[in-house]
Amino acid sequence: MATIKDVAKRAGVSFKTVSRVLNDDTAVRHETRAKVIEAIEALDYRPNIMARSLRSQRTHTIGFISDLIASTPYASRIIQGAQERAWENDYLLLLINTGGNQAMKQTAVDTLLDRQVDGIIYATMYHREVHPPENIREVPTMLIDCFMADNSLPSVVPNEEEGGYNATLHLLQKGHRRIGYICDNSGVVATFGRLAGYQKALADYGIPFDPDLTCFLGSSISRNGFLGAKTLMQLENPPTALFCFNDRMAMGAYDAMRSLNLTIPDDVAIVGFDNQDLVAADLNPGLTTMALPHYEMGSWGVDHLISLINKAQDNLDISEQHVHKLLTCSLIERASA
Amino acid sequence: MATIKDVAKRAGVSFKTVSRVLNDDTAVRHETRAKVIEAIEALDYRPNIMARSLRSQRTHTIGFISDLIASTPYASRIIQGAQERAWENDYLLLLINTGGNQAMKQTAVDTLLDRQVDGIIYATMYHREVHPPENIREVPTMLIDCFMADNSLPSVVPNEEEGGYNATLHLLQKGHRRIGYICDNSGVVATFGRLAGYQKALADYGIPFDPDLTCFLGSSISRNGFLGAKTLMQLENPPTALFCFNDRMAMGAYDAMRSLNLTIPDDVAIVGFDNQDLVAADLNPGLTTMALPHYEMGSWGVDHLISLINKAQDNLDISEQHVHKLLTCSLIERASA
DNA sequence: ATCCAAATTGACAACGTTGTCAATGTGCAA
DNA sequence: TTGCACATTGACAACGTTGTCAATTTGGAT
Repeated sequence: MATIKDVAKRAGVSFKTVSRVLNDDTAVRHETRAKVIEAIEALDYRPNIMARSLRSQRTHTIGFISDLIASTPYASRIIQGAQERAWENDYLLLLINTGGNQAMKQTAVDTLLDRQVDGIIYATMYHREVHPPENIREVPTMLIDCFMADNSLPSVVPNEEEGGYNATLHLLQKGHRRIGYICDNSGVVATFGRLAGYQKALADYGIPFDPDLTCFLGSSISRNGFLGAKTLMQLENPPTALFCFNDRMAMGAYDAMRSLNLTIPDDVAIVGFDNQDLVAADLNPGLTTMALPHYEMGSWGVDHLISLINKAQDNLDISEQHVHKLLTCSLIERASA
Repeated sequence: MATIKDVAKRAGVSFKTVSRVLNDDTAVRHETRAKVIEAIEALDYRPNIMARSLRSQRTHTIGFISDLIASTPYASRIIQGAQERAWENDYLLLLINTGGNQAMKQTAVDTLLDRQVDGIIYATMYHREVHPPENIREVPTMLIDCFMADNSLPSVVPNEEEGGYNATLHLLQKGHRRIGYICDNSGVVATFGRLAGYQKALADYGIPFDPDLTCFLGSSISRNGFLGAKTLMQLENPPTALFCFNDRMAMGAYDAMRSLNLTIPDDVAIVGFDNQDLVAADLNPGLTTMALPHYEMGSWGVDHLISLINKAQDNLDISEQHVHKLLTCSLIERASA
């Protein structure tokens, strides 16, 4: 592999001049620059990033810590969004998956600090509160799809309440007035946020909240969606529409409707949440659902992180940046509502 | 951040001695080592990886190039498998997603070479032939879930034929003798491999291959599964079991059975392919399906890559290692067969 | 031709580590 | 006590780049 000195020798200049050309320093005569560029191309020279960052103290690398990369498939879009935005800014992602193990999180942060990353993304695969290792603060850090209770690290998460609001609003606008909400009771942030949005939308339409129309069941698997939907539809005065906590539960609700011989969307409208690629579109009829802004959280998070890195580089204080950004979920309209 | 010289000063030794301690060099007196270790801990010293690899020419980093990380969700398990095995061997993954763009692939390889990665993983999100940029050969490289026609780069892929064979075998063992095969005709490797396995299993049971029982339709979406299943079940002598190219098509087949008032698995058994997390388990009844060895390809690939890296380091010839490893798909038994 | 400021270029240190080799210390045999 | 082999330690170069600052060249005004 050719080095900067090889290029210098071939171009007949000092290696510092080559360095100037490489760094777009204007203080190089036009013809000198041409000679250098010729030599660079002739030797297929590429700067050694190790050596460069040893001196400049910037690695142009962002550490990406995730808990369970493969557990909720669509969430890999966070990584995609992060990687693409990083790439646009000449950064690369160094990936560590902790599998949710606490000791592993600490080691992950240590390892990334060892590698002199310029910043760290700490992402979870569903929206929740986290307690990252303290020394993560040694470099600019951004939480994605998670947050600290005291907001002492900047974070970006989906706007669950707005999502629940818009999902319900969609049903209200279609004329529905008795709308059920089927969710898990695992106590995750999303459950309550979406519930609050649901209640707010009803209130805005002057509809009193009827506790009988919401049901909380265990975890958000299709079986519980099935049970919940069945329960609600067998009420004396059943709802005409169902808002399901997520697409899996909606999938169960589809089964329930079939077992009750009810047609979607004619007898009952259904709205899900997550826009889980290979579920929502492939159900029959296609499921109308709210898409979580995974890709957007990834790219927004990296954008913000890079601005923090640049500020830190200029010795500006970044400790006061208690950003907690909420990103909008978008309605994907299909045939179920 | 403390450097090796700070540690040396505090321990009252030369920085070279500290270097020895860090590298487990035995040529250090016991008590000297103790002093050094005390100093390292007192200063919370961590070696600077940049400086280290500048000298040693090894970065302990593996570049991971993927085409469409988020398009087929379950495939993020390749990344997970790769990352975990890399981690166990003190390697980290530098991630680049090309989005299937050809120019981007070239830039990705260039960028990784610039970063002095010790090796490269080139992964695709479905099993197919690839033509990676030629200069990828400058470092040890491993293809995952893809291959070169001339096998001039080592690769690891799923054993599609064996998978098709075992899926069919499962149905045969359940007593089925008329088994349909529903697949896409997009011409991907998997289509033909699974078909070959299907035919081989039939042949092993002495059942002649009946072309009427296979149908090829467009892409592998649920709609086509629906159409295919309906067509096959309306034959004069319909099959008693269906082998579906993937879980999405199986999902469509479920719909077809419902529309024909047929019960799964009593009237017809169904086996899918992919074990797509949030589909297969959540269907009703649960879908029996073949799981692709994504995680295993990731970890096997990294394992093999690291052995190549070590050989290259010792200047052993690795160009002759035309490995093309086939990994077994495993049957996930649920209720549909 | 001469001078001066600005433009251009180069010499050398520095980044934090490892590699090489020489210098010093140690313990045991003579 | 001396000598020698071996263990231990240190001085210094090297890795390939950027940063600092001084040296040299250039071009225009005199």
